[in-house]
Amino acid sequence: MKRKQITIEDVAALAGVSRQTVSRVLNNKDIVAEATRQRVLSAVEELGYRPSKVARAMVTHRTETVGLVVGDIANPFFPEVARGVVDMAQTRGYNVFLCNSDGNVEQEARILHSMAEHAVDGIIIYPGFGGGDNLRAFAEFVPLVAVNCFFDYPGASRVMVDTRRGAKLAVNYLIDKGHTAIGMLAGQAPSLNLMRRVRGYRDALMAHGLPVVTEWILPGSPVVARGVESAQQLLTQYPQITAIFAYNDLLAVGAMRACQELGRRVPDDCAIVGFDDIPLAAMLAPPLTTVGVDKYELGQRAMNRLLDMLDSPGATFPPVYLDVELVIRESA
Amino acid sequence: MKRKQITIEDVAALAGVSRQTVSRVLNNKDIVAEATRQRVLSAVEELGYRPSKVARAMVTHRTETVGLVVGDIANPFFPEVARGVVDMAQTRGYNVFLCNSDGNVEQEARILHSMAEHAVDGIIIYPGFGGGDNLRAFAEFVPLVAVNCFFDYPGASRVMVDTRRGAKLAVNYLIDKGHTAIGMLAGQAPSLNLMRRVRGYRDALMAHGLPVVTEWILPGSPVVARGVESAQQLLTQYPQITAIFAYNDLLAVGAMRACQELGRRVPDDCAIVGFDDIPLAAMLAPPLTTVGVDKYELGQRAMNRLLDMLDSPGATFPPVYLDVELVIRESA
DNA sequence: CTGAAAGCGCTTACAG
DNA sequence: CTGAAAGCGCTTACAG
Repeated sequence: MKRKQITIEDVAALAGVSRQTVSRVLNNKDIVAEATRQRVLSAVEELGYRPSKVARAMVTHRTETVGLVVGDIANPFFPEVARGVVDMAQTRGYNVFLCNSDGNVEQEARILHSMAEHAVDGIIIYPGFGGGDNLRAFAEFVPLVAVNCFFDYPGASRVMVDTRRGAKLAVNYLIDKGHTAIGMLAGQAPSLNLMRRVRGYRDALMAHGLPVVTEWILPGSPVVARGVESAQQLLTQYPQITAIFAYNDLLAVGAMRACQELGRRVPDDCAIVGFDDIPLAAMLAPPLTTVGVDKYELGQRAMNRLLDMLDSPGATFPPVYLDVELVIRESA
Repeated sequence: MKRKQITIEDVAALAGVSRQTVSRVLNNKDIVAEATRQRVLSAVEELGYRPSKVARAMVTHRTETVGLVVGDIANPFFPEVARGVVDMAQTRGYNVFLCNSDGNVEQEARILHSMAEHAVDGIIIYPGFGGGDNLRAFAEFVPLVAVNCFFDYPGASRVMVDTRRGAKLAVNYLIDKGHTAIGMLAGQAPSLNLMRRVRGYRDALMAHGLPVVTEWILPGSPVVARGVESAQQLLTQYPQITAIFAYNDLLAVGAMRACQELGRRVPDDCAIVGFDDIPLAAMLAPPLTTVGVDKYELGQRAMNRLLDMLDSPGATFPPVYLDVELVIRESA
């Protein structure tokens, strides 16, 4: 099935030169006489020769390969990020391995080991909560960019989304609309992502002299079903609540459904604001007001930073900060 | 930055054996004396040794790497497929490169060449329309699984979704509900996917003695905006139409929005059926009736087939057929 | 400007 | 049961 691989040796033979001359013209390394250059090039052409990246990697220790570790590519937040990473990687000839950690630290460690075995040149990772040991261990010997990671590790670089500000934006907006009893579906605990959004929520409340009612903050895994559940609980136990801020759009979808089941109209009886602006958000009825993050750009910036690290080994880079914006639609 | 790699030689030295003995115990190749086995193992442990897959690949010609070429990972159809592929790959220690062809044959060719340079062991591809030359050329020397590819190429294997039957199911359902004027948003032309769904649509119509009105079949790229446009056109030009069958859920979303703008209630004034059952479908208002494909399973089956091909080089395998089902919700 | 030598980190026969 | 030799397909110094 697999036909014989054609090697640099074949090209050299056909062009009547040594193999390092072929290597030279292919890598534009040293100066080569134009005539032999042409001979080599046409031999390459004639044979359809493609140098083996694995053989090259043996000696250069560069595989032109990077790893992307997301929580779950099926989570609608990640595909656009992945697309940004892959597109940017492609502009420089890199290929990217896709891995899902499910936010699980052990699986994350397995994945990182696997990436190391494959000798990736670098890794972009959405670290799971508690994955500090993983990052520390790997940042030491492979360039790493961590997205939304609060801590700094030597050798690693960070891309940060200002989620705290995003949360504050969202809750400020609700308060401006006249809401004073605002519940929150807070997402999976424990996690830094949760903490930062809760902080933004409290920031906004406190800035307006509103009390922070701990019972109105419900943690829970960030999936639709859980959003339905939590919102129902919130709205029945505390009927005074007129607005809900959700950790992400999936929970917001759940909240919308809960309102529907409870006969509460959105936004009139209960306003809802989500987070992430996943593609689905604009298609809901009513369309979801949410905090937007440019996920494609996030992916691009992360890969770009990784490329910078590869170009300047040993250098340290300041974190990349990505802004957020409130996308006002109809749910609040 | 990069600390010195530890090699099989280091392990051999520490264990006091030759490097091929280390290789033997790591690969369970030949029989090794239990005592030396233990010595090697603890040396491996102590050093934290991980064999380099690229060095191994040099000699075995196996990288334990596969390529996945989708149209666009940001298209909500693909993430679950990718997850299925990656999960299945992981069970056998394979890593997967993610690539997006955008359905463009030239980009597809570039990607395939890049995969070949990286010496992937196999490729799973959603071929673009007209990509026959690509498949033919590559199937010859790298195991290939083509999803929803109508043609057969020597060396390639296929995974098929019965979209024609899916379309027929959908339209039959609409007819059973009493609709006789059913429009179709047909998707991007030219493409096999379009043709097969149109065939299913016609199958159903003709089976019920209903005329096929060519003007009611509107092609167009399968995105929401285009769905809005086409549905508006269809419903204003042919007011007798009471139901729309869409090529995919994104077009169906567009149709729903068009109905809303036109003041047509769904499903009462216009019934809508989509295709794919992307996660979003269940979250719409009203929830979308659609033809369901198990995307995760599709990914798993494709990767499984590729694994089979890798295990039995030279063997040929019959196509894998995936069933579809009508998921009845509220839009029709 | 170009080639001979050495080596990247492994595994595969081949001896013993 | 274990080691010495050769080689996978390239690139990197080093000569000339």
